[in-house]
Amino acid sequence: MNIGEVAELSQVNSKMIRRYEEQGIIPKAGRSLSGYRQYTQKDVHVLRFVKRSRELGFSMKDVKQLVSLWRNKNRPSSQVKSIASKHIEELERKLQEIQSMLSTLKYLTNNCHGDQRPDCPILEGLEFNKSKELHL
Amino acid sequence: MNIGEVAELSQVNSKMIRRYEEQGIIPKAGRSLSGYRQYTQKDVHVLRFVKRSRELGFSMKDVKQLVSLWRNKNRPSSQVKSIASKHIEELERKLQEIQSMLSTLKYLTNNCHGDQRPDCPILEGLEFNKSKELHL
DNA sequence: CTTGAGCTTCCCATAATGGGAAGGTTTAAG
DNA sequence: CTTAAACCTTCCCATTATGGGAAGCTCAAG
Repeated sequence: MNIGEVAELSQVNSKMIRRYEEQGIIPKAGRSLSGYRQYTQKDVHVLRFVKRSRELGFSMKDVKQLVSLWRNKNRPSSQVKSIASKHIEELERKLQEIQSMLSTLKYLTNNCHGDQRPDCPILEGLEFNKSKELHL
Repeated sequence: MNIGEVAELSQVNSKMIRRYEEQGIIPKAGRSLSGYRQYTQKDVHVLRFVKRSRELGFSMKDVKQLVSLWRNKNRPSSQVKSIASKHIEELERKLQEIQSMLSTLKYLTNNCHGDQRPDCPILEGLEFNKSKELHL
């Protein structure tokens, strides 16, 4: 099948399919006589794996390794787990960061009248570095 | 003072100070005879405001508006609050996304032996779209 | 044969940060 | 006075992941 069909089936945009091929995340597709990329159901399978990995927030670098491990039937699961664990740590770091931002922002926003008057705790909070106080 | 000193005082990299000037987030600095940018304590103040805003995750577009409102002593606080509220919504969206990823990833990772054996629930989870089941 | 849909490659844009080059300036030391 | 270090200038490039759009070729149907 052509790239359009595989894009539809895998729910991965054809632009992205080409890019993944460039980056060596998926194998280079065969070509028809006229140069069209040719795919099989197997490629759909791989692309779904890639898509799911991206949905879980793995970087392309990670996805590349994951696909490679997925295909290697002799992989040690420790390697997979290591990648996932690092990713979890990274996500937890981001989570904390966002929670911290939210905590400050909500505090400031709750105290802002939000009317015609110019006085605004949000701007004051941005002006002075009160973040530490806010979190006490 | 020169850009290096103001960078030190504001904790904003000089590369970034120039970029912020380009983007109209901070006013164009005056120049010395030889073309060096010249700053005052006031500029440090603005840059700290920018930095703090970035630390709270506001986009440069938002920061530009916030700086503008900050300088306009007749601003309605409603405009500031509106920007902050939208940002809070966006952060909450991201928070949910990350929490959802983490929930799935932790489940998969907890069930992975992480040893020499090749069988791996993480890879299986990426292969089949089990996310919905996982969240039940 | 023409037309439209689908494919190809190549360039550009996004958002924010920063590295590095090539070259001018200032300052301090010799 | 000269020289070298440290600092400044602008300009280009890289990052991460995704996608828009152009120019041109191909395929299928009328």
